Amino acid sequence: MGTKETREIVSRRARPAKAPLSKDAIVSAALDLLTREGLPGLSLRKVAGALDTGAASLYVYVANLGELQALVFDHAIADVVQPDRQTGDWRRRLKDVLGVYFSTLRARPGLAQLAMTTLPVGPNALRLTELLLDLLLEGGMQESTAAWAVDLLMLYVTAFAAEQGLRENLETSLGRADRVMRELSPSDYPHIHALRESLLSGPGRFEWALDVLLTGLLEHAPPPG
Amino acid sequence: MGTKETREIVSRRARPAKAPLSKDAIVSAALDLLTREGLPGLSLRKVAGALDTGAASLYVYVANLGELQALVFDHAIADVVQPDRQTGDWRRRLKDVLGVYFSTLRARPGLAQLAMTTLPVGPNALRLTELLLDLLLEGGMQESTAAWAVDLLMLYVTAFAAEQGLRENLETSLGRADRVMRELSPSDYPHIHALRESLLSGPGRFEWALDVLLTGLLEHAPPPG
DNA sequence: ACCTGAACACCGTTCAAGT
DNA sequence: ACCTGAACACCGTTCAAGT
Repeated sequence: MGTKETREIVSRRARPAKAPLSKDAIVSAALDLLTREGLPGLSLRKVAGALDTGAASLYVYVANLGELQALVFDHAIADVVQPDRQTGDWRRRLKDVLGVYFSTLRARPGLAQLAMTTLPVGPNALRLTELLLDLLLEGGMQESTAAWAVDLLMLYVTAFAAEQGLRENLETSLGRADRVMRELSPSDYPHIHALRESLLSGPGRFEWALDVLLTGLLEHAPPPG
Repeated sequence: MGTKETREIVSRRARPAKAPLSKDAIVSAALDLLTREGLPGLSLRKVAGALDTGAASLYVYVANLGELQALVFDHAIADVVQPDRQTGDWRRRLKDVLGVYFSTLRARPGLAQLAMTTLPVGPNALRLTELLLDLLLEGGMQESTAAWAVDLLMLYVTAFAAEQGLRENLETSLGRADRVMRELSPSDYPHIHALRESLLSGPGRFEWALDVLLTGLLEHAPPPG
């Protein structure tokens, strides 16, 4: 206590010089946490912690957790729409874009889940919607059909990504779906028992489903009204 | 205070005589809470409270919150499969069953959300899968196609129900999606602006999507392998 | 205007202690 | 075997107080 060392000034910067708080810094830190820890990482307290402050401080820039989630989601899908690459016909390009969207949702744990709890009305989600509409209209689809088609396509991609993420999670901790189906009584559930291989098989499913959807959309008459 | 009433024995049963704890009682209480309060109501502490006990007591019957959620979900969809009603051709019956499934998911707030965070491998979910497989095979679909088709159909119904529920929630508190789309810059998002009516319109969408899916499934060749 | 610590009202889960 | 209260480690959100 009485030594000279006591008077030494201790730098307050243990780390890179604390960046000033801002909406961008908050969203970046949050996306970082989501990437590393999944949905449980996306909490106001943890984001605040990563920014060396308290949770209360975030409320200056963000109304609540829901708004932060929406911002993080839209930020995470920023790279899906790339205006350059235009190879192949509209159908090929449509499937490519949806494929990139799918990969993006799967690239970070919990992101697909986030997509299912957030209305996709951020600028990047809207750019994606706009691009998809453009491709469908280029394909000759009627306007009212195209509108519903975009919703159907995006809903499928999102839900499929979320389901895959869920399966991954639960099957890491246990051996759920496979095990359940293998142990099923063949007399109670004959079809499931007979088709369990197909029901569980993964690869090719996404492409196949997109083809089913596109075939149905092109073949089927537009809705009345 | 000094009167005879003080000595009166007060019944400990303010309510119907506390039912003994059991898995069934827990799931019933939980479903009740979900019905009245939505997902926020489905907590171990609230379920325990409804049963006049502490949260720790539930762990004798249920491994964790996730298992309770799975049990509640399967219990909630118990009435979807009714073996009696068999009117119309397979396609009509298929659409009816999926319609009942959809209504069931929408009947309780948060139930569709629950469906998206729970692998549907309970007995009632399996019965539904089995019935759908049966109808598709009756329709002449190839076995491997039928397996993937059931997943696609159920995934769509679940995701659509979840999206509707979400929209309902967020639009009660704010005026989100409509407002956002009306205020959009027509030059940045010309298609969305032009089609905003169709993008938002609700009724008929579910039937239309099912027809699109079925058309695509019947028209499209089964996957390789 | 921005930041903060403390408080409030919640969570799921574990555990030692009771019956 | 079943139940319990208390504790632990978390949440989102609010608010009075500081700068």
